[in-house]
Amino acid sequence: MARRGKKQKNGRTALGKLNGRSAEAVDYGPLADWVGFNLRMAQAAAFQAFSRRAQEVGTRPGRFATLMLIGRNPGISQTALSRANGRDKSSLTPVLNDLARRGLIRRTRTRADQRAYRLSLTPAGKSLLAQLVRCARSHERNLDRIIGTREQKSFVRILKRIIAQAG
Amino acid sequence: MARRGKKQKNGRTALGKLNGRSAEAVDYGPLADWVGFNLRMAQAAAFQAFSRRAQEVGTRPGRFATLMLIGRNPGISQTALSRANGRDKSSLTPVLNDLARRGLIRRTRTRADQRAYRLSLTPAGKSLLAQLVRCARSHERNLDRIIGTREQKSFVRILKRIIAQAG
DNA sequence: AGAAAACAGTTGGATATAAAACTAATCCGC
DNA sequence: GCGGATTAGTTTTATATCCAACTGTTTTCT
Repeated sequence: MARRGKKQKNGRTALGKLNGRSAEAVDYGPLADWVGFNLRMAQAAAFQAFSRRAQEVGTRPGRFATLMLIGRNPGISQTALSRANGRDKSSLTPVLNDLARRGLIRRTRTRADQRAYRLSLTPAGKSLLAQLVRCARSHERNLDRIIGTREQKSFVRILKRIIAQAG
Repeated sequence: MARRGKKQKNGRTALGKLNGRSAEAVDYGPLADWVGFNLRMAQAAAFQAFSRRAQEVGTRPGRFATLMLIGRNPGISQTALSRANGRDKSSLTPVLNDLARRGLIRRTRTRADQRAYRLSLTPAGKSLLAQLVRCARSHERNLDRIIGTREQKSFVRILKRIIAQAG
């Protein structure tokens, strides 16, 4: 049987009391070394870790990128924002409604194009963003420590290649 | 302005017609090089790419890991499966209901523990899994090509470290 | 100019997911 | 063995997300 005979290359398999085979490691099969699966698990882990930090500031991680992109690109439209953020524009509607309701962003209509909003941060939005940036920086330091300074650059470069080419 | 003056290190910024600054690249600010953000975007890209392939076989990518883990660990409980899969056990209920309804998995009760199910694949489930493995292999080959054979191993090793330590 | 196409944003329907409360079964400590 | 704590799974509630359809606006083509 593959599971017993083969030395576990993956020291990270979750332990768990499986029914009838207590406290034995789960066999991940080929998943153990597939990029897609590990990418999903790593993203979930990092997301959760940041979630905890962001919660202390009173926001969710999904909102952070949104605020940052608006802050950096005042006047951006919702559609451009959704593309930059890698989400569907329809996902943004409730998020922006909420951010606007809480006084963190402004949505102004242009005379030039009556369809589009121009998004920008209010002072409160800027201040929240600044707090989140502090959270994010310490989160990033932690990730950099895990990754290792030497490999960090090439790791991010690979992620960017995947973003650009896998879609 | 940071955006104009600074040479874009990131060749991958999304282009988009921003309102009032047509066809200009979005400024990602510090997001551009943060691990967390790139991890999220890369995961989304890879997920979407695999989604398309899996769709041809008639399943969704979330189901794939579930089937693989059951196939590799027949008799596993739902809770152990949810841990291995990195999702909450409550998320699994509707998924397993659906897989069972479609005749892909079996849920048997144990005399030993009347609370737990023991999950296993039916022949139909095994056959679907085999098809999905073929999809996944070609998906993986594509990712490996993007990552580069030389760096692939260390990339996955880093992901595993993040999974183990960032949670 | 007028019609067709493209576009910005919203809405509605669907799925995926988490967290907390709940039910039923089992285990543990005495 | 009894009663509280733990565990397995489900239900409920709430978000986040996608896609397709829709409304109103602008652009393009002729």
